[in-house]
This record gives sequence, structure tokens and C-alpha cells, in this order.
Amino acid sequence: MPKVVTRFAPSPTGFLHIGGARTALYNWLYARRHNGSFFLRIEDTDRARSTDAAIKAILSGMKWLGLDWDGEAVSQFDRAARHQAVAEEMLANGAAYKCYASAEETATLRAQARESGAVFRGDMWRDRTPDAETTKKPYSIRIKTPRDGETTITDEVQGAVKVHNATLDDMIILRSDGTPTYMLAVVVDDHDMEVTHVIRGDDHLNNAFRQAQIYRAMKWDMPVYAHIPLIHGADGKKLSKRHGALGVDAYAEMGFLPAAMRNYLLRLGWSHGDDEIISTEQAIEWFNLGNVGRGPARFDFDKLDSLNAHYLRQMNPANILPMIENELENTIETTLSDIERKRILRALPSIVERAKRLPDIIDASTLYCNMRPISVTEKAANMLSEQGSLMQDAANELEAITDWSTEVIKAAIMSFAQARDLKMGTVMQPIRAAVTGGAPSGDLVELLEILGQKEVLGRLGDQANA
RNA sequence: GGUCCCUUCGUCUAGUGGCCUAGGACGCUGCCCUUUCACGGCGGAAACACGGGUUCGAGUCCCGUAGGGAUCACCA
Repeated sequence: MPKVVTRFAPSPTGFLHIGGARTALYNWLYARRHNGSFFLRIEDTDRARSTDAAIKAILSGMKWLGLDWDGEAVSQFDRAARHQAVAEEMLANGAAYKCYASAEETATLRAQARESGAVFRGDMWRDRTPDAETTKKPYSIRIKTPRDGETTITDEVQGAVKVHNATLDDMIILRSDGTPTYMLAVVVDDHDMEVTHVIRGDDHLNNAFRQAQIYRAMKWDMPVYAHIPLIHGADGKKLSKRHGALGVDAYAEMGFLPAAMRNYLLRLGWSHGDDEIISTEQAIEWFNLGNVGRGPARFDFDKLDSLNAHYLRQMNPANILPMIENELENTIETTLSDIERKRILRALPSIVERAKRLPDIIDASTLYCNMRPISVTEKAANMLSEQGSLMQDAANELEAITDWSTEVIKAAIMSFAQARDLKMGTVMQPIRAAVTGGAPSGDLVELLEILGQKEVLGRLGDQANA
């Protein structure tokens, strides 16, 4: 069995969007699963629409997702000479012919055909011999598609799909300016790169039949196809730039982890029984084409969030801090001190418990920075105005502590509450209000301990004097 | 309009003719835990688009209808 070779072939006209990212992931997974190669090919034959910025965005998106490709990314445009040579070869052996029709002429005929419901084949010059005069005109090269029989492509996802050759057109393979069209370039490149499996969006399913004609004309072996359904927005409509389609960089900015993204994208359209949390290692072991779903899937942020929360909780605090450091410093408008850094590191395990995205962690972390006086929510302010004196008394109690530890703090609060015949919670409410200002936070005693006696007393004092 | 593809809870999906009184996950929700918010534990509501076949038996096979999608460039 030949070595598996897959490729991801985006056109550099924009960012790497979520659908492309999933296609890339599936190709990558399939190649890794079979110890094959995974190539990246930039389909930049449309010079007018291709930009370097887009190429950079795609490359960085791939890197962020952790999808490494083999060798250098290939520029399709660089291979134009080879594409041309193949077109000439097809011309020479009668598989293609010169078409002298102008773009305008073609457009008119196409419109007419569509009007009458007929198939437009673009075959104006298929069986015509040009006179001496026309021969001087520019021409494009069209493939001579068989008119009889049918073409079947065996798709690993869609099954066997058949189409009558009579409905296929004589598409242009080489433009009148001598540059190759996409249809020609993909086939030549896939063949030359020895691609064995073409995994792509099912918007290409119809193209597969047309591309098959080139394989047939060149007597090349066809790759195995797998056309995966597109991803739709939460409302079921197709994602487009105007409608909810975001680049992977946007997901990075929103605070999603690459691992969560991979897991989410994997499950969006592919399954392995009831498994939901699937590590990348496990995915490489399990991934196959047969379990790719046939229907389009909708993008769901809630599920991505829950996966992200899961992967966040798996992380080591020491690895999380560097991820949030810059943003956190922007938020608190100063650099992080060593003491703040230490506090956050200790608090992270419990912060992460109630976080979904990185910004949640950043918000919660500000509580551990020296930001006095802290801002107080209305609810917390009310609590303080009602229980101010209680808080004040409790503060005195905390001030008396000489060895600041969770056990001692807890014991102090407990005995204070008991002495006044109050429930522990009653005492803790105003303390919490003063220390957190009403921001969501976890275990109060832990918070006090990590913050340190001085900072705690300071915050309590701020509110007592307010 | 032509061609092609798709259709199980709100969403992602399991299901490959009997194991399905249709399972899991997210979301929603009840209870428990609890100093708040979460986490966690135990429950709940919630789906086979419709109509015909085939079969002893259909979510699973076939046909039709409806709905959704893709594509029809000298774009990729």
C-alpha cells in the first residue's frame, strides 16, 4: 500500500477560517494516523486576489492550531510552467483544444443557455477549425470532455456519486494569458505531489467530476476523495465573512486553547462512539474517514466553551500565567510584581475552576493584584453599609492574628461568629464584600490567606473608612 | 433553472434490520453539597421531517414529497 499523502490547499484571499481549519485538521490527522505526509499548498494562481498578508495569516493560524506540515509550504503559482506543459500535452494528444471565443462572447452564450435551462458546455470551438484570421487571435485551452457515459467518483464520506458526462462542460484549463486555471493546477499538483487522499469541503464535490476528466485524459490515477460537509453558523446559515465567519486568530483572541479548538473541530462532524473529550494523541489513533458525518454542522460556542473549560482545568498554573500575563498587565495598567505573581500562581487552581475562557482568568486574577482601593459593586456596597460595623469588628479580629494561615484565619472567624451567636456565613459576607468588592471569587479563607494579612487589612480599612 | 449532496433531542452526535420503552455530550432544568460564585453528585424535560413501500420486524433498505445546502467563471 502506497504511503498516505494529504494536503491542505487554501487560497490566500483571507484569513484561515473555521471551516478551513477543520479541513486542515482532518487532513493532518489522517496523514499522522497513517504515518504519511501532510503538505501545505497555497493556491495563489489568482494573482489579483492573493495577498502576502493572507498567506501569513494562514500560516500563523496553522501554527497556533498545532498543525505542522511537512516540508515547505508550496506556492502553486511557482509551478505555472509545469501546469502549462500539461495543458500543451493535452492539446497535443487531442484531449484539449484551442478556444477562440472571447470572454464576453462566452458570457452571453452562458446566460442564454441558463435562460433556456440548457447545459452550457463552452464548446463553441470544440469541433471547429479556425481560419487563418482567427488563428492570430488569443485563445484559451479547453478540455475535451467525453459526451457519453458517466463519471463516478468514490467518495469516502459521500459514497459513490455518479454524474452523466453530458452535463459536464469543456472547462478552460489554460487561460488566454497562458496561466493555468484552478481545475488544472489542483490536478497536476496533487498528481505531482503524489497526494493519495483529497479531503476537502463538499463545495468541491461537483468539481471532482470535472477534475476527473483531467486525470482520465492524462491517464493518471485518481486520489481517494472525502468531501466533508461545510460548517454553518448557529442559525443554520452558511458561514461567510459577512455572517459570523471568523479567522482562527479571532478564536485565539477570545481566549480559546488550541487543544480545545482541535477537540471541538474534531467532534464537529466526526465521532467515535460516545467519546467527547478526545486528546490529539487519541485522535491520531482513531481518526478515520468513515465516521465523518454527512450533514452540515452548526457552530456552537457553548460547547466550545465547555471544552475549553475542561482543557483549562487540565493545565498547570505555571503554564497558564504566561498566557495571560500581557493582558493582565494591560488591565491593571502596571507590571506584575513578584508578590502578585506568586499570589496568582497559588490562586490559579481555584480560579480556573470557574473559568471558561482566558479573559475569565484575567478578570479573576486582578483580585490578587494590589489595586487599592478596589472598585465595589452596588450589591457589595449595600452589604457594607448594612454590616459595616460587623466587618469592622471582624477586621480587628483578623488584625490580631500573628501567624497568617488558613487554619488560623478560619478559626478566628469561627470563634468570632460563635461569640456573637452568628453563623459563619453571616460574618463572611461583609468581609467578602470589602475584600473582593463583589467580584466573583472562590473560597474566602483561601483568598484571604493568599492575599496576605497586610493587603486584607488594607482593603478592609478602605471600606471601613469609605 | 440544471447537476450533485444532506435530513435522529435547541445544538454536536451514537445508531450499519431485531440489543432502541432511541444512548452520550453541550445547553436548559429539579434536588443534594455549600460562606458567595463555581466545580461535583443524583434526577428531569427534549429527537428518528412527512408519505408510501420492502420485510415476520425499519431510525436503520427502496421510492416519492417537503425542507436545507453546494455548484454551474479565462475565482479558488
